[in-house]
Amino acid sequence: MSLTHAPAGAVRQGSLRELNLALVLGRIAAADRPPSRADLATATGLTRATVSAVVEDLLAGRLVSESDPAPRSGAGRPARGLVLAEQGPAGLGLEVNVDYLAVCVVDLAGQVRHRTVHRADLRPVAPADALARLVEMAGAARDDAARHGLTLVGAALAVPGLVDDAGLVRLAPNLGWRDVPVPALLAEHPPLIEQVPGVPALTVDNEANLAALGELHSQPPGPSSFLHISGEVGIGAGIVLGGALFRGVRGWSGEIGHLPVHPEGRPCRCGGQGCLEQYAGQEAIVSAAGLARSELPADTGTARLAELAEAGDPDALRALRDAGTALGVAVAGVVNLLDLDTVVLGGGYAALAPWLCPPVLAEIDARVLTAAWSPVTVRPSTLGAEAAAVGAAGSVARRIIAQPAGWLARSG
Amino acid sequence: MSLTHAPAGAVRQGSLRELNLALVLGRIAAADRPPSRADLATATGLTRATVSAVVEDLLAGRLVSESDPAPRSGAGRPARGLVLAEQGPAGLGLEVNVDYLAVCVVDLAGQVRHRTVHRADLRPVAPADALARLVEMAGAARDDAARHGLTLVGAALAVPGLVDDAGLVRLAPNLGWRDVPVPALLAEHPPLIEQVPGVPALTVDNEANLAALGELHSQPPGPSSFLHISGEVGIGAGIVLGGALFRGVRGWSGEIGHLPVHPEGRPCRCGGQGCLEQYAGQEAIVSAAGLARSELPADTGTARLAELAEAGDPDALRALRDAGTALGVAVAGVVNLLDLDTVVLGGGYAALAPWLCPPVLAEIDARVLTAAWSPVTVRPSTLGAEAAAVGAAGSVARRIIAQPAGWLARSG
DNA sequence: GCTATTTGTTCAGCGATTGAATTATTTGCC
DNA sequence: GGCAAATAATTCAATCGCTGAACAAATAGC
Repeated sequence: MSLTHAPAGAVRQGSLRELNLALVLGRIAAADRPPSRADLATATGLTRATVSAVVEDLLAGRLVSESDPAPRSGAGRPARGLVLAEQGPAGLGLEVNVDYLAVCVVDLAGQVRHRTVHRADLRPVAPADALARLVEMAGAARDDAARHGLTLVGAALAVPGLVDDAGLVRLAPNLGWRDVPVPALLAEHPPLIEQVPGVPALTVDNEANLAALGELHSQPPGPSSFLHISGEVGIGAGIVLGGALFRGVRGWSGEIGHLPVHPEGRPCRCGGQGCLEQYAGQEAIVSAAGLARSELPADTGTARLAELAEAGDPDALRALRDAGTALGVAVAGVVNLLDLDTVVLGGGYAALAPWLCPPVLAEIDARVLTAAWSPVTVRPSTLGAEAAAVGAAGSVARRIIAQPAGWLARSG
Repeated sequence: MSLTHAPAGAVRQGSLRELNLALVLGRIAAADRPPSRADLATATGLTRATVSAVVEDLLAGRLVSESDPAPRSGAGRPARGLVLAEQGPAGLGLEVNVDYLAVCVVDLAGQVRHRTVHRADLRPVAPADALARLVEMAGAARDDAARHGLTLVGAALAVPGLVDDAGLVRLAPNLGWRDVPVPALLAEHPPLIEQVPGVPALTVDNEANLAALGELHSQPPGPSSFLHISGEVGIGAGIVLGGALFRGVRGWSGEIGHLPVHPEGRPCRCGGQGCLEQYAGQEAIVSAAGLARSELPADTGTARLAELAEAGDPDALRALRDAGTALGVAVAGVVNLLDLDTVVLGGGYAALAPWLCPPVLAEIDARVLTAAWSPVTVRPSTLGAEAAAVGAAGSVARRIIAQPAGWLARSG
């Protein structure tokens, strides 16, 4: 029912090739087995002649390579399969979180080719110092990537907070950051990436958004819509609509943690009352389970909770059930509003999913008008920790696939 | 921050012209004064030669016409202004609601060229009979449109209920409809519209969605995002994201009436508890204001309420304040989630906006994390009643502007 | 009446797609 | 083993639509 969206600007003669390059490359990326030129022709509707010309460009630019002939049946000249190049452009993913720094490199195919995590409590560290450590890790990642024939063409940084269009971190409460000009701070270090037209050198984005992108890319491509909830100290959500991340007017969507679930309930640090975070945030669950918050390091709350629940501890089970119910109330509202068919529990929630899913589903069944006609799936995230870093790197790689012309112009 | 979306399919030689036709026509539609060919060239980035060729096609197809030379200053050959044709394709909008049938015709420029409303209680009327009456009204509208040189190229029907992709009305509770196959029922009547490639003869959609589209088209074009809330017996919302209506995975988005605002509160007919509808629906407000529901005809509830509030009736004022607070809690959640900057109160809420807006804004200010940085506007709808019918007709007209190639192919 | 200025059109050139013909390579059958 | 059928990929003249520059049209100002 959606109108076809035309490219924003003028469609010039050369745009034609640009668009078809993206179309063919996207098909190769989306295919579950290496397609032949003939497969691509039938899939895209282009003629075989055009596909051949386009593929030639892609091969020359080292974005795809020919694979061994796939096993076939029947007569005829065997096809040559096309796969995304293992060597070529790659994305750099960076993540600053409360208790770790993460760096990773993802190639065109979405494979994580490098990953480094540095565990440390970042709250007492000044933003500039934290970023300096990250740059150091990124330098090693760049060298490692180069050894594998990968060229970093862009970086994306995940931050647990609100980021504006210019990359300014307005507020990252749990990190203690406020108005941190990340691009300016990173510009002081020598550049690690090779600039490519059409690919921003650095984007800064909310951790929940990028984790949702990671989840999106870990699935078979398509216009899927889901809600990815990152349950950390705060609760953030990434909203994927029709295969694209929805960022909101100013890029501040997904603040699901402050959905009111008990409007006259506990006061929240946001100034409101009865926000979801007060009932399903990590601290709320931990304290409801009777665990003294102070005796636990920053990140072990969920691990300990999962242990206790596994062992059948009644307090932990009750705390998780109550949190799941609160979460379910919020999620039911979101599903009623956006008509999503899938909810993914990520971040700290992933490990707690066995206990959170049932009450969440119960609330959805009770409250969602359309649940009777079409069920809603609630499942844990497939990515582990540092999902945001992987999503960040993947978003850069995806950009090359969506706009290969820039890279091809570079490698001339 | 959003990736450029390429057209879904293959980009063939002819697509180039199709896309540029849409680009130029869209610019003409979006301009606030008749642009010249030269204006269009600079605005779109195309050369003047190309724009001339494209405009020639549009003129030949009677989608635009040349207007009197606009008053200009300075030297040079005077420009010839281009405006959307007053004669040519138009959209037919249909609406079945609880207490009226409405039909209207909207031209390319978005002007309502014909409007008929037939007030009657539709609840006891069989769906087939209601649609038959609507077709009769539409026939008169078609004849009237033809007298003005307008050709109906598509119809859209607004229904207060859930509609699936095939146009089947799954459930329209307040109308008493269930599983009504609207396209099949309408197919029994002689066709009123002239089929045009790329424009569906009939689409059926939720009333709240189409009202939101009407609101969108009544504004200067652009990537606006807002929430349009239709407060009738039920409460529905149309969600416009980036200038496009968001329909959800199955087209059932916008069920804001069943957002939980008091999770352990009053039971709702949806099976849930404490839904917004139980606190801010028309029946809830009317009964909270002490008005016996039975003594009022279906549609006069809000009018009577506005009268009483205007006169300072304390019960009515209290009822509206409480409803506004409940509405504000739900809206605050939505704004936190989607980062919208505008909320439009439509339907029955439009008349009550003076009393609803303050408490809604108060809840937003208290609960929305980012409200401090960028304010959220809450305003009544600019369209009157039957906004859904106007939005329905406008959605057809917009389709011609977004995809003019189909119409041009027809008129050969 | 002349010049500067802006609008709109004409036209050769060119890039990209197309469709048919051609070449390449394998399977299956006699 | 040889040949026909089948499928894959390339080659090439034709065509479509955009580009850029030159040119014609129409007006204001001096």
